[in-house]
Amino acid sequence: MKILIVEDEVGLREAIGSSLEKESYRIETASDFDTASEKIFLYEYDCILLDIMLPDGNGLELLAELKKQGKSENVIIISAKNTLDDKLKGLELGADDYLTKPFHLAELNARVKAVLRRNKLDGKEVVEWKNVRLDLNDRQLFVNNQEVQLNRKEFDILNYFLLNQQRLVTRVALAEYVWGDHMDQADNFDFIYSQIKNIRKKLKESAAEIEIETVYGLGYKLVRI
Amino acid sequence: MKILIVEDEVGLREAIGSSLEKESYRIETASDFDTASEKIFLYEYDCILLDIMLPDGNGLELLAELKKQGKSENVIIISAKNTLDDKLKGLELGADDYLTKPFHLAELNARVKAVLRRNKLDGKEVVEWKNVRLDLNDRQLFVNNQEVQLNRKEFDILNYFLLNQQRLVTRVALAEYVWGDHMDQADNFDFIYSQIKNIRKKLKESAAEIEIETVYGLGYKLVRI
DNA sequence: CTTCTACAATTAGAATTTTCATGGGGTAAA
DNA sequence: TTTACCCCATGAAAATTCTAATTGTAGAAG
Repeated sequence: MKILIVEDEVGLREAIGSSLEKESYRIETASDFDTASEKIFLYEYDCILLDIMLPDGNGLELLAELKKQGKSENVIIISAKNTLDDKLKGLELGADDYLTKPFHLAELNARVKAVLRRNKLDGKEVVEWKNVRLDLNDRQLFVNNQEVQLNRKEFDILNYFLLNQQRLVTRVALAEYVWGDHMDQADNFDFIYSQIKNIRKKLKESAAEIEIETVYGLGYKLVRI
Repeated sequence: MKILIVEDEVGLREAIGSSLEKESYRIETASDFDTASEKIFLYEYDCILLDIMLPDGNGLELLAELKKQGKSENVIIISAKNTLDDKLKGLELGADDYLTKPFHLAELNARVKAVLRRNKLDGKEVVEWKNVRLDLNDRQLFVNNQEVQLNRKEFDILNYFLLNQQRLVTRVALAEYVWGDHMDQADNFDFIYSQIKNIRKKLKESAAEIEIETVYGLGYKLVRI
């Protein structure tokens, strides 16, 4: 579940962010109109928290644009203004919910959860293959419906493999996906070796019907056993 | 799949290039307006990465031209500008996607893949002749739909032969294609002999309907059996 | 036509290099 | 503290190149 927070006030933005991160959503933030519309344009968000009062433009414009693109159902308006006027405009434009400052973070969490539940069928994001299932929401791995403990990197890597099952996965691509692209010198893949080793072990121990095959000189491939 | 990278900044250009090459696309580059429009005019590309800010002309002009020629569907705009204005212009002109610097290479890869998938029937690139099929993506050889294990050099060599089937392939050309051109002393082709031997063996063992014929004093030729 | 000669090409296997796996240890964050 | 993560040393495995002995070829000479 990916959530975008559009809020110019640093303190509030970070407070909301860390609160939602604890619920294990993935958080991105924008502090002004431009970067917000940029991000909205580029990525898919499951929920957008939108502060109406932005320094360089009115949040309602953003909402209008989202509406045009048919992406306005997941928006929760945040505003100091509590005039009925603005509220109505927001809802006319299809915002899902409306929250006035100040508010309790618990309240926000509840609304977010509600929005997500309403729009997706409880926002289940899972990837499955053979007897393994990866739950993207709470970042859990199940083999034969039995949970297998994975740590963060292991999860990310396995996730990437499942996105590219049966296809060649180069170590560079993997590194970029999991570590971000600041692989200073790309000639040291020791950490990948380590992680792969551990994932293989866990897959084997849990009797998963898939395995990570190495393609000598090129990378890896996720195949069924 | 052939991709053109139009980007004036050397570092970025090469980073993108090598990243995409690892995904086994064929890459060409242009660093300025003129060579870019030149190449676009001359060749067909499956995807064009276009930096808006070029030293000798605005990338949007290029895009406009592509639009006129009906070739604008495969363009991904790259830009430092993140103003909505430019973005909209780009999209009006039919660009397929928009990416602002800085970005993760993994992100770019994903977009490219998406564009290719949307426009062509998936990004699978294969070369076939008689009963042999070479999968350029996964670098696999199939004879009669049966996989035959090849190592890197063998694959590259066979690939080159299939690109030049029935035509003479000199050892020098082969060496340049497979080993890069720093063949210090060009009078030692022992490694080629070795590789050719192994490929021949594997082709014969798998009952391929093609074989590598030697042209005495000149090189080789791939012919049907 | 046969033989000779000077290369050209093939081959098996040895030697080397590249690539990968693994366990252990250190460090920093939780 | 524990845990996650990364680094390093070691060795194994695969790929690649090299070596040296053998065989094949074209053309000239007998």
